[in-house]
Amino acid sequence: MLRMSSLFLRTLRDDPSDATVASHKLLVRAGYVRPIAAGIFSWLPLGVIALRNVERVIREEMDRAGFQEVHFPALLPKDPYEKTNRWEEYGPALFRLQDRKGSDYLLGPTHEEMFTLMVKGEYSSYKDLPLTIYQIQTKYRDEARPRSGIIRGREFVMKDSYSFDLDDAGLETSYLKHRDAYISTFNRLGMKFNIVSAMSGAMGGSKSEEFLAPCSTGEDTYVLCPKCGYAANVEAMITKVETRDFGNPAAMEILDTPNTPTIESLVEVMNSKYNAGITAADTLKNVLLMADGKPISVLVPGDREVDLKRVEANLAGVKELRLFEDEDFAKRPELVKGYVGPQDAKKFGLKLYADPRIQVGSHWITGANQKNKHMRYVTHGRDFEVDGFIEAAEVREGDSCPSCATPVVIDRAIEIGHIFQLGRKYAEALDLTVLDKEGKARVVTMGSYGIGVSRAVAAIAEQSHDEIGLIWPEEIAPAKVHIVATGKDDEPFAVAEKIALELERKGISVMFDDRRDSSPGVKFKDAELIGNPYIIIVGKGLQEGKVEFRVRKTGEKSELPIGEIVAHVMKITG
RNA sequence: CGGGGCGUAGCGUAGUGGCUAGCGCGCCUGCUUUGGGAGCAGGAGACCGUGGGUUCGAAUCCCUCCGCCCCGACCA
Repeated sequence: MLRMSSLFLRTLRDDPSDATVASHKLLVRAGYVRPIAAGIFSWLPLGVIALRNVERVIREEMDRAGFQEVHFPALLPKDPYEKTNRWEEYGPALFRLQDRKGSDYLLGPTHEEMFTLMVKGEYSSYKDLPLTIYQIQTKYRDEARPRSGIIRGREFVMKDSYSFDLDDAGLETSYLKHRDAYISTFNRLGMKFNIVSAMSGAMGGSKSEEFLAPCSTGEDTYVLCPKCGYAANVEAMITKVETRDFGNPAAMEILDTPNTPTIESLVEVMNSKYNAGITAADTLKNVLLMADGKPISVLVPGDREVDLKRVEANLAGVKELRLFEDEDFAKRPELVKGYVGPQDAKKFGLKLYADPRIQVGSHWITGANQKNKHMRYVTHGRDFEVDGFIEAAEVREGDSCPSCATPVVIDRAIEIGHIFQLGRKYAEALDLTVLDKEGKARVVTMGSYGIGVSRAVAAIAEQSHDEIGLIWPEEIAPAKVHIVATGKDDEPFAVAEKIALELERKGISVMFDDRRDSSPGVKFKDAELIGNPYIIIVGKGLQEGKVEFRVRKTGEKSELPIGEIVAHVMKITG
């Protein structure tokens, strides 16, 4: 039983000044966590209980699925990460350190290498597969900018699992098993979530889905189809293009368009000077980018911006992508800023990538590669060819769902889980093979599955709170029932204690506010702030032999005879 | 890393060149109070982020460094 009279807890009346999101404010105010450094927190007793509860649910679901728990060090030698090239690739986000001998170490940001090596060390036969193992571990990433309190920290608790299979079919099965386990996990955690298709990002690999907890303060943007349920991270959203017959456009024609370096000014001149009756969507925007030091041009309709994240996610193998800057233009005088067109790309030795909306046969008004001049009827397939189609344009609310063409909605969310089919990248790099039936060595294929554990605590807080405090789901709350005794006589405290003990005997966790020197107001405020799902108040109702029962989430109140309260709680908590 | 903001007691803050750095919450002591962050009285707690400079005098002005937050770049 958590007794408030001795609980190591101090709630705060004011929000901490440096917190902006609800989870951060409330977790600090209610005494769950305390800040230590940017993106680094200490957990107080209530926080530890909530965190352990999340871990417990995850463990139970992992174990139920037949996965086995292991544990790695957080402090790791450099060598395995050199073999997979991540010592370099991970860049400045990797916490690096040296021991007294000057050997390089790192604080694990993720443990693919260690899992792979562990399996390599123990197993060598196809008969040992499939296998899925997991750990719950503190991870370290030196984020460029930690933010939003617990949501994006530099130290955080993560559950990560890895599956090992002989072939792709096995991987698919392991993947789906994990997917199911995640669905039950997040359901038990009382979270609202969407499963969206995603890019696998820096880890490499192919098929990938994210579990997103919708929430206005989330930092991920995703699209959702209200009709068919299609959901995707904006980076992974597939453009739906209706095929059209563009007829036979006239030959390219060069036009004088003075002072039209922007789409807006171009549309204005085209309409006033040439009476063209066009909109920005009829123009072709040529956005010049530097991809790993090489210039490329990305084509999107003039009414859309290029989404660099989408481009990067869809351009295989590119590590660094940035917009052209003035000095880049200075080095390539043939590329006239504001007047670039695709028709001379071959001559300029420029790679062209087109958004799917730039269909073959479509014709456009675009730059003439001369200052103050544009061209029209510039036709894809006739006047220029592209090196490939990529998802490049920004996604907008109302864009067509790729599977059913319904206008999609856009929402924000916190990423709480990510599952993906890693494939053989790490197994190859670290030479993880098993012998197959024929006695031949085969590289194992892997899946990788993560849940942000500490982040989930914050995400739940984000999704479930009100103006006065936290509202925990039963599985996560520090206690299921919060009992408040009020008054200066001993009686309410004795009655409350009796109820508390009886509930505990029945397996219901209890937080008991047995403080004799606090006023009722303080106790009520604290109970609401701390956010346990049910509150029992033992006080003035005693005269009629009653106690008050409240549901934190709904605010619903009822008076019950003392003798019935335990049964009532048992009924409600199921 | 670029842009912006901010560092005064455990928390929230006032103080922009001049007396002993003020207030609220919290904390301690006593009395009163006990169904919505109680009242009265007394008290403890601050090298005003750090180092340097300007000045008769610096929390206050200038510079350095450190730290924190926000936007962006980046990232589960």
